[in-house]
Amino acid sequence: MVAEKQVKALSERTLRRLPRYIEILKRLKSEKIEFVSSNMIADELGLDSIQVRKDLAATGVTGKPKLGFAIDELINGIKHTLNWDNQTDAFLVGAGSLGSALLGYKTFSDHGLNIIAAFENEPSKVSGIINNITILPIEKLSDMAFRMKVHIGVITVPIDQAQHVADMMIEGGIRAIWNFAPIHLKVPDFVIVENAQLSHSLGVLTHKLAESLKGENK
Amino acid sequence: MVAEKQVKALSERTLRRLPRYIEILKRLKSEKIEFVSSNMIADELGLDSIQVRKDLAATGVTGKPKLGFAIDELINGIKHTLNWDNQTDAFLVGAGSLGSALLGYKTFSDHGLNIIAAFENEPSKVSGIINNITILPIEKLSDMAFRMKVHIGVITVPIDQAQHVADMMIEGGIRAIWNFAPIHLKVPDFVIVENAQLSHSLGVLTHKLAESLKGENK
DNA sequence: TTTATATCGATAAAAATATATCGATAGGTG
DNA sequence: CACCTATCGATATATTTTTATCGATATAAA
Repeated sequence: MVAEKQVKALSERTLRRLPRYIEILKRLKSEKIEFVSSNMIADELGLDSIQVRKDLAATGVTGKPKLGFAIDELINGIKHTLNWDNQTDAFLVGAGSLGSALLGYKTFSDHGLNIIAAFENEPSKVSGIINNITILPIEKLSDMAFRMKVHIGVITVPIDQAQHVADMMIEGGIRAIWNFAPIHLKVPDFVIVENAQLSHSLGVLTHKLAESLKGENK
Repeated sequence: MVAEKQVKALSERTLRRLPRYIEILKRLKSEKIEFVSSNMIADELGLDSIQVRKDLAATGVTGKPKLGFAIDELINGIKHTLNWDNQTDAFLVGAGSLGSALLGYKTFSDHGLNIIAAFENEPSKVSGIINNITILPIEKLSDMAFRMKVHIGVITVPIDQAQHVADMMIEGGIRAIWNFAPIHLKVPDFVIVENAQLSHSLGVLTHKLAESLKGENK
């Protein structure tokens, strides 16, 4: 076995910043820049350069004194850390407006995700095709996930169906769920759930705005 | 002036958990339950009960020994903390698939957000109507935001237009931006930006899944 | 070739966040 | 009515995350 470079554990905070680094790095790369310092990245994102260096250290990529990090190597290193240099097959359940919007995204393949089929329980939507992805009846979910060894499930159904869909996914061997339904899914320990719920982010926004406006009226 | 109950500072972590509490509380309320303990909430969400109590303390709502928290009071208290008991007018820019999906959401009004108009630079989309919200030409954004005292802007345009849209919003007096474009927006200090970028959450998922599957093959 | 300097990366300190402990109290039980 | 117990909420401890310090080193300039 090839010895992997020793990589430090990644905190969730760090994981969430890594895609932001890619965003900046891609832009710099398009400007033909080859090396970038932690300071430059930090400035672009309003972060601390020490934090950037620590985050990057977690990917195993090293920089050079006086020069910084080689952009190509860094992009590849971050992608590897996120497993974005592989694509994992995924099923999406719930072809409503949000689900359809997600199906339309061409860029998930750059982010390690390959949605190969979608499912619905609403007959009028079944057998539609969005962005080359066929919409199948929900009954086939578990079997197909199992047969095709699909590991990721995306849930974009309404609240009241979400837990049931999660159960079916798990029955089909799905190991990671990207959950857009505003409900806490109960799953076994070996299943990873990542919530992508608008309300969480919206709450931060509305609270901060209220605080900010309140401060002004004093 | 009415003396507000002394409320502790809210960390961003706490803010993100508050909507999850509401989710659970609403369900319990629908089951006619009137009081809930921090332990019960913690169990439902897989959190620690001490943490739940601390988060709730930050809203100013108090519980009763042996009984717990009055659900109605707690829901109201959390909503008040998030400013979800008011609605703030908002503009959305970018009526692509994601933008349209957001325009279709009826529930934002429960979350303090009232999208009153949408904007687009693509002529074929302008003057369409989604969920009773009219799509207007982007040129009108700044003026209208200013005249109508709109404080929140939602950005769902492609990467290359996002900064420009943000600039127009700020020119129109918008004070808080909910940004769905995968780019770090540069804004003055007095403007609040909350990023809602799928890639951040997806990165956590793909990384954890890879770790989890790797562990198995040892 | 020597010196100066930007930058890394390791270790240390500080700050933020989460968890533990424990006395106080409302409400049920004998 | 007196006791027991679940639960709160304040304070204390532990852990995680961020920020600071500083020696090492690759490159550029003198």
